[in-house]
Amino acid sequence: MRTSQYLLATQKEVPSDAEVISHQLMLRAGMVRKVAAGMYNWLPTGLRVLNKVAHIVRDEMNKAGAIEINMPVVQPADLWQESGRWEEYGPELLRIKDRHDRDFVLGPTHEEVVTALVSNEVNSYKQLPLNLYQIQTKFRDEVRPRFGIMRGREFIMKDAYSFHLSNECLDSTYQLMHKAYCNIFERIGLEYRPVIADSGSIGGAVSHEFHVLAESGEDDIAFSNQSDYAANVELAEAITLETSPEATQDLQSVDTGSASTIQEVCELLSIEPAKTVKTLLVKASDEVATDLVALIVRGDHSLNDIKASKHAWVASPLEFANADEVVTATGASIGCLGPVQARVPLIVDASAAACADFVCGANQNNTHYTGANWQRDVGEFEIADIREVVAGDPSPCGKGNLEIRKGIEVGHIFQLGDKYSKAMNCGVLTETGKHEVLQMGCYGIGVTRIVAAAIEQNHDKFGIIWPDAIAPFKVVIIPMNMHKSHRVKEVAESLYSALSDANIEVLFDDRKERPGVMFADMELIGVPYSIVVGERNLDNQQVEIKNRRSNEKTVIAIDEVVDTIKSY
RNA sequence: CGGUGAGUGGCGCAGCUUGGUAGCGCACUUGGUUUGGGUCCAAGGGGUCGUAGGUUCGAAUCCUAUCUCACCGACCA
Repeated sequence: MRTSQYLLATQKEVPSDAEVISHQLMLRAGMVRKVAAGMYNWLPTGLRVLNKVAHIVRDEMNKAGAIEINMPVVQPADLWQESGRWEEYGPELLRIKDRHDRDFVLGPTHEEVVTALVSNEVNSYKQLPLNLYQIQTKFRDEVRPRFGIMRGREFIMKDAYSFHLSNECLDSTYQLMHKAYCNIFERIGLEYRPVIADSGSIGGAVSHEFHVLAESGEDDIAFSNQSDYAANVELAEAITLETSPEATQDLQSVDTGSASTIQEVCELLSIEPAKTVKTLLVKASDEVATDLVALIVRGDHSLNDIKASKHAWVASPLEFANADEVVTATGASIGCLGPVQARVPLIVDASAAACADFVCGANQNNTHYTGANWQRDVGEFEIADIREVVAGDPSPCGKGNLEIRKGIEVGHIFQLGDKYSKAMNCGVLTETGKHEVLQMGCYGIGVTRIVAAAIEQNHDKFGIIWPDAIAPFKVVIIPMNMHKSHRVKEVAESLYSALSDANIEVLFDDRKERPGVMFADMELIGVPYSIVVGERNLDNQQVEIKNRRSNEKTVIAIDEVVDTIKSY
């Protein structure tokens, strides 16, 4: 490709609304342009990268035995009504009507369509297992699209769906997909982690997310410094080793005035937050007689609402009580709540339960207790793991301690079980002639998001540094003042044809630009290797090859260029 | 959905307080100059100021409504 015949579209200035580095660089490098909130044009350079990623994904999926299909972006509402997600999915599901006033949705995912398809086409156990996938546009009407390509409303996803007669069979395909995903991210050249995850609204039991590690990530991942254990902090189990020491203080009530936050109370009493517990009132489930239940965590810990909402006593989704409800239920207002003589059921986090002589609210305004102790001062309570893990916690795997890092979720795999197949009656005849509902797995990869994540992980102050596997071009020829030197032009042209003939993706910067402009542009778009053709080296029949990542420069003979580039 | 801020040539911004029909940088075009790290000079093309309404002799500027966009938040007592 010649730059003179290409749409390079690089720019010096960044639109002011681009916050994250990948968004800024994708705009400056001429990869994408915004059309509307969360929707983008993909320009030639961006599309080249996107296609590279898609190609690797497709290749590994095929290798793992998945079969490619294509399903429509627009889907009829009745499929969604059948699965129950027409009501369940909420406003992220964009609903539209056709000219006959019939309801449709823009597909955010394709469980319904694929399940209906398999239900019609697959009738015998002999056709199983089956793993179907597509690489296709999805639309999710995000509350707040942000970070450019990272969280768009329209994006490209590889989604695969597998169908099985048994859970064992599902599990073996699941493991196969797990491995395929590892292969994909390794081939692309990203630092990633598979982590144990929550299955969220998609449903199902077993689930892993694949995260690209980057500072700008939206998720926190906890992983052991001594083993492979990694989990989304939403899920990471908190291990409490401490046991409750004996009480040494008497229960005493103190006037804490207007101090209501943990921080204020700690300052007033000159104690550490770890010596306090905080009490949060949330809506109760039907399992308990009261309207509210109390969740108690140590003062320096945070509540993990996903863990909490899974507790049988807690209404799901988690909903905090408002100020009035708190006063009605306890007689005290928010800020002075505590477990002592509480009027609602108590769920106490294990590490809070391991405290002795702690400080807590007294369920009376402007008053806290010091020297509180569970066995002596508090009635019945239940112990559970409801807090967020923190760095330094023992790893649940038993080896090492947890570290916490930011990740960008680029893949997610689930064992769905029969959630969709049951709702949509998708089954086959077994060997004994009995109709049986299928077990399903589903496996997603954010193809567009991978592009952004790769940039977050690979850039410097000059621009993008693509991993070779997904670079838009492998090498760029940068001629020095070609219009003034016949020799430079001749060599550049012949290298261009030689590299093209060797099937190497080469960009030839044949613009009549000054060297500085070319260097800056090519570094910005992140081409891994540059060949600088200049008078300087031509007397020796040589050119300079520069490595974008290491910035290393080597001067080599012109007739070695093709082989050298090939070897990279 | 709540809060904050912003909409002026392709991009980045100024002008708005103190109304008098628009300016700068980048990019673009032409000529010259320069040439191994975003040269310099000159001449040009392009916007009616998000939209609608109002006040006024006169509105980018004041008022009202509306749309769009961005950032923060939507959980810690």
